[in-house]
Amino acid sequence: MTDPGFACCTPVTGTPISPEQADQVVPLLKALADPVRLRLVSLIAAAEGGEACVCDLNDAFDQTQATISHHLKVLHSAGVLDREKRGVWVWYAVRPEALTAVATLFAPAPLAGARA
Amino acid sequence: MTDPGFACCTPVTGTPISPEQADQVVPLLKALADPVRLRLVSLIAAAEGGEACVCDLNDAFDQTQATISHHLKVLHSAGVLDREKRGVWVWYAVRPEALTAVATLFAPAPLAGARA
DNA sequence: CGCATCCATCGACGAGCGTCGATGTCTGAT
DNA sequence: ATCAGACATCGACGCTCGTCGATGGATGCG
Repeated sequence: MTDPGFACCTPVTGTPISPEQADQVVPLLKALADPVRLRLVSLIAAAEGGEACVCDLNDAFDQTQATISHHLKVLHSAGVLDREKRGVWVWYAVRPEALTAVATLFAPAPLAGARA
Repeated sequence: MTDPGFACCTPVTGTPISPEQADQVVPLLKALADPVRLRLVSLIAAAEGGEACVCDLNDAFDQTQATISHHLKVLHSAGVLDREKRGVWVWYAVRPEALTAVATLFAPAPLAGARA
């Protein structure tokens, strides 16, 4: 997984999406549809250089280290986060394409006219 | 519910969102993070006038009428869909603000500079 | 070597979700 | 009044998900 190719650039408005397209994007939405994971993404995206160490992330939540690790795994599997090991520490970084894909999905329709 | 006021216009990038903000937006994301519901939204948004009759929607899915009705209720409760009864039929319409809120959430950061 | 730290994985539990068949509630026509 | 159709609601089922404690590598230090 962690495939960079999302069901990119097909606004949900304008043209009805196919069941296949839906099944392709939904995992990405499911990954983001959790308060802890959404905060994780936000924390990492807003951090220096768009990346953060797990050691720092753990302190920002009340949940167990195991739970945070689980959520990071979910986000990584969905292609939202990149994972890089540096010595003892692990750093996660946000994939902008993932967030952009969602933003594009729900962006206002292209106003029609460019579509054949 | 069906409150029009979403946790609007606060990109997840740039500044880390608060737990309260997360809890506020997550229901909206959860509502959209289902293949059937996503297709429902897309079908309605892409229909004539941005609205569609339940009778037509039922035919577009393999699921039971009860299931479709349930999903429509979820979307309505999340503030994604508006509901209007016309005689025997019920019409649902998409609330553009709901989709825009999500699009804004995951839009690229304001490029920094406007932030204090 | 032994040991401490960081992180992932495992197994288990309870809660929530998607789905269904059956039933209820309206509306409009006969 | 009776009936048929359009949606909503109810109760139940299985499955997934979020969470935890405990355990298992991996890395670096003394």
